[in-house]
Amino acid sequence: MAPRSKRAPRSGSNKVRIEEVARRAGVSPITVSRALNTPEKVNETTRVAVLKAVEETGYIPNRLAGSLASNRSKTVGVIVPTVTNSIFADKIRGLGDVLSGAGYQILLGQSGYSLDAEADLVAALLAQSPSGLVLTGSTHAHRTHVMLERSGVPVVETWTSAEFPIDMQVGFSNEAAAFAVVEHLVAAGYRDLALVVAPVQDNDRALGRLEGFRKAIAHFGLRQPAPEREAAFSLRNGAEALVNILETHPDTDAIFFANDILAAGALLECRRRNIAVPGRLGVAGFDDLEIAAEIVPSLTTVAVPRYEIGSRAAQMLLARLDNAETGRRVQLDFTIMERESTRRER
Amino acid sequence: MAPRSKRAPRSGSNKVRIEEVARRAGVSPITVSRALNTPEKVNETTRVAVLKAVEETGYIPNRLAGSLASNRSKTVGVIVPTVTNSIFADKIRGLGDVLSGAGYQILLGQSGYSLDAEADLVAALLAQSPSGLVLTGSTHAHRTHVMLERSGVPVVETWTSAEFPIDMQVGFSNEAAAFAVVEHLVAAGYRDLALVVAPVQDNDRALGRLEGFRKAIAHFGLRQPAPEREAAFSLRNGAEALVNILETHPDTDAIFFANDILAAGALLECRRRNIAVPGRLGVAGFDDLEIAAEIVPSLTTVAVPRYEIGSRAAQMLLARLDNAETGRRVQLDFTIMERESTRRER
DNA sequence: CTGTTAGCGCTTTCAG
DNA sequence: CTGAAAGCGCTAACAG
Repeated sequence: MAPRSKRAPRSGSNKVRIEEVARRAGVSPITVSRALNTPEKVNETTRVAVLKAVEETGYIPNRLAGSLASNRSKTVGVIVPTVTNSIFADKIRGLGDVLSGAGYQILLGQSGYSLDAEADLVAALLAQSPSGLVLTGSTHAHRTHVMLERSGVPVVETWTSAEFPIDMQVGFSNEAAAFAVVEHLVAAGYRDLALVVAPVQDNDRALGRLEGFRKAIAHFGLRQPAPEREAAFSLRNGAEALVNILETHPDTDAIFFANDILAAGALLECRRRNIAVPGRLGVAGFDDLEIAAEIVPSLTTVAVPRYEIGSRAAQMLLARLDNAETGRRVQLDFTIMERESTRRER
Repeated sequence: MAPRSKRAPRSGSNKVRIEEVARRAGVSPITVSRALNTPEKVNETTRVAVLKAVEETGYIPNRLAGSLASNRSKTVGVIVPTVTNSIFADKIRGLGDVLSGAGYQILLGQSGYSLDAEADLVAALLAQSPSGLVLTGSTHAHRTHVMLERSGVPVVETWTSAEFPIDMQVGFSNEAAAFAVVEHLVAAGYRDLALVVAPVQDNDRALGRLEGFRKAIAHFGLRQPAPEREAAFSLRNGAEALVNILETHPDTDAIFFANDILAAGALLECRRRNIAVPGRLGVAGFDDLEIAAEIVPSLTTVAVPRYEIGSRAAQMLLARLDNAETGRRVQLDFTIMERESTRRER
């Protein structure tokens, strides 16, 4: 009796394997592999025959097997706090556009602004042997650093300009941007400022903006301590923060919201309460979302390269995987967008 | 001379393999595997020893290898037109919350509203042997259908209520929702309606809304043909569509925008032009994004279960993978949110 | 340019 | 409850 495989055959797996394509094309499996992955290394006649067989059979290569064998996976892990925030959505679009052009897939993780959740995601993503990892921010749990170090996987941290990135970095200086906003408010004639920023706990982007704000307040000799509020990103929270600040600090003449959604919510509340912007109150935002240009009055804000952060991060990763020379820190520019909400008649 | 492996050793791969953990725990590799994947099948003493060894070594299982061997991958492919549209972002959040709780990762693809791009993504995702696929809409390229059929992978189509889903479906009736909006506008006293909808080409959600609108126009005997415009989702496009409609059809007394962002853009334009809403013009939106409740005047719209579409899709997939009984079509409810933008004094 | 052989790291099956 | 052997589908290395 012929020795039978110990392993039962897969239940009617109708999937085409490389061997079948090879048989059909009259070549060996490895030639099919080469025709698909490194076509320039295969004779044209052979290649055409293989592609024909692929077409006829509807063969879709099993990347799991290919990645395991080659130790290269064509996936990139991306961790964002949440896709619901459009600044991260734009980054993902930038990543996706560049990566899918190069045949890579995105493995997406949402950390919910929790470093612990981020660490779990890093472990889960590393388990898939990604070609690279794109993280948000430069603040991570200790075990995240350990795992990343150990894995040797290329890492890009985004949105920050921390001095010592784990590996690569694409971002801008949140601190400098916030400083510039205050500088603009001062130039527009505002003196009694307030700040509304995302919760800074474990959020270096928010923390950078807070610090830039504080430094500018000190630098320009403005009212101290300036009222500061933390609020998660929503229109409602912006409206509520505005009301709260005006109640506790009625002499406030301008508020810097470290996010356009918060600022827009405040502008809508100003309309409901007939608070004159920019006359009674100046309002500035952050991000330059579309609403900043469209809302009435239009919103002064900081334009940041959301999409580009994603596309550049992807490019750096691809360059690294290609063993090309890459810088480690890409510092992008921001631009103050002066609009009606701080255009005070003096 | 001892036979040497033909394959060169991996360049300093510092990754821990299951074998090392096994040695450390004094068991065989398969026992480590079981302790991790099916702990209930392992003696507690053994399990503790294994977990200790895992901890000490920092072992992260190679899922590529595991998936290849077990033919189960713990990833789910998700294809959306774009993450930039917050309705899809909410769906992804719903998917992510449920899937990551069950140990699954999301492989994300963005089709850019192109069926051809979608088909390419389906091929790329299938190559990763996902446990399931979550698609947007029920309109797909022919080859997409062929590939899905062939693969046997569970599929959930979302956002639609097409009669014959490929496999499973979670959505609502875009047509009925649009009909209900018109019904509301009629009840509020509006008669000369217009529609602004996303480009309907290859977009069954937009097409459904268009059809619901047309049916309602006919049903209620309103002005025909009602002006219809296509506009991609943005505030600016909403403002421009408004202006265009009022120029060509000045007698229009209400506009239904099949998306809140378009509607909000129009409301902002109305403010700039001093067009009284709801007096001179009624405005209705679709989706019930946060801005609908916050904008002035607040926006009448349709609340749709964005997050739930994602979470339910994930649950259906998990149930199927668990061989549990599942329905094939989940039809969720929508709710008309009556707000100021259509509250006409009569 | 093409084929042979071995093996990626894990889990399946079957035996104890 | 635990282990031995085999093999998932593909590609690296080497030989021709």
